[in-house]
Amino acid sequence: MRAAALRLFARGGYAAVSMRAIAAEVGVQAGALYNYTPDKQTLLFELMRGHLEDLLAAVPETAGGPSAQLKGFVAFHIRFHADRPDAVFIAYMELRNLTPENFAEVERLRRTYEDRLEAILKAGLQNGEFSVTDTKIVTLAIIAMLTGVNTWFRHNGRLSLDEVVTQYWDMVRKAVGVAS
Amino acid sequence: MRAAALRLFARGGYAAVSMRAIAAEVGVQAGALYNYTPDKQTLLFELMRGHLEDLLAAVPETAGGPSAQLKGFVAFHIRFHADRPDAVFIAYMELRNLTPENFAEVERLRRTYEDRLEAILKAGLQNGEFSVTDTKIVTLAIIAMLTGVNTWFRHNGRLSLDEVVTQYWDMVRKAVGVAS
DNA sequence: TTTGCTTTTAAACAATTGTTCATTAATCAG
DNA sequence: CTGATTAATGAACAATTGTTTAAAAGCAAA
Repeated sequence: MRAAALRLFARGGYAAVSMRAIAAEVGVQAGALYNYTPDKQTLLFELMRGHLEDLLAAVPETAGGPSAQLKGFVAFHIRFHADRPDAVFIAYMELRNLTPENFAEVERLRRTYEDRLEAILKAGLQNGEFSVTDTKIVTLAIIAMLTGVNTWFRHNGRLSLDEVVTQYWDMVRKAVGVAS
Repeated sequence: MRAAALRLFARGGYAAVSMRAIAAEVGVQAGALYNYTPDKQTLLFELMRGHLEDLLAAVPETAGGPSAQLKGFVAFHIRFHADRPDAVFIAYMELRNLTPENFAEVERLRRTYEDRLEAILKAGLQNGEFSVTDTKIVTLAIIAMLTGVNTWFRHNGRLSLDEVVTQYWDMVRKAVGVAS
């Protein structure tokens, strides 16, 4: 059910996808879904929370200095997101369909992830390896840039993931002032 | 009506906002809206097309070399988008609610805008002012990064638009290899 | 005020929504 | 096989959806 809902929500949007449509995708009647979720809202919330918890569990605690950590973060982010485009899409496209409490929880998880990147930037700033003026802005700029890959990247496209990672690391590296 | 629809679509999403809700915001009955739009889909499409046409009409043909043009583009993009968050939000959040023909038209307009940036990058590459390996990727990366400002920027926030523009220009400048 | 035109209303329409529930079917332990 | 538990069905529910339409209201020109 989760898989079907994820796919359909990503394709059509939470509000436009009915419980009956999800049930049909599973091959079951609508009523049966309520054995697995109390309601549609919870189904959406758990997809988003699950995705963000997976993300937080997977983000590496790379060893080494800030530059190596940043490089690891860039590669991880691009690869992790490229592997689950539907979940990524939902997790920041359907925020407005969450109840206030559910929204707050999702926001908390997202900020936790952002803090991981900002910690690297702060370390590199203290360290002298990076040259940035505002770690918060650079954090958000990098994440927006990296997540943007999902809007155009296709596994059968012109570029391999390796090449994409290389190019984005090059941009990030230069943006924070690290020589090659 | 457009203004009401824009605001409500941005807040709740196209599918979740009823014609009756838009009518109520205008202070009128639902049927009256059909004197101004043939249907809900066209209303959405015209909001998106209008926004993108405004964007294309406003993007500057800055004089000067590629570096100056790029700086002008960055400043323009951030300011233009910060001024109309609802339209920006809708224009890439509701793409999936467009009919195929309407989607194609919106995509065409968006690509036209992207091409403006890529032309600057190509000129700077030919010129030797920029050092990038793939202008297409850098184009998309820059636009994603700049548009991301809209997710956090508030006019009453910690930073002024001037400061935001300065900081993003600094990142873009370094990413394409231009000395300060 | 009367005429003619445009706009708005209020009701109606068939379809669809999320969710519930009694009944039926499937599964499984002993 | 028996009995008990779990899961799925199919119908029902009140509410809401986009859209249409006949009637009412509003309004400018004569």
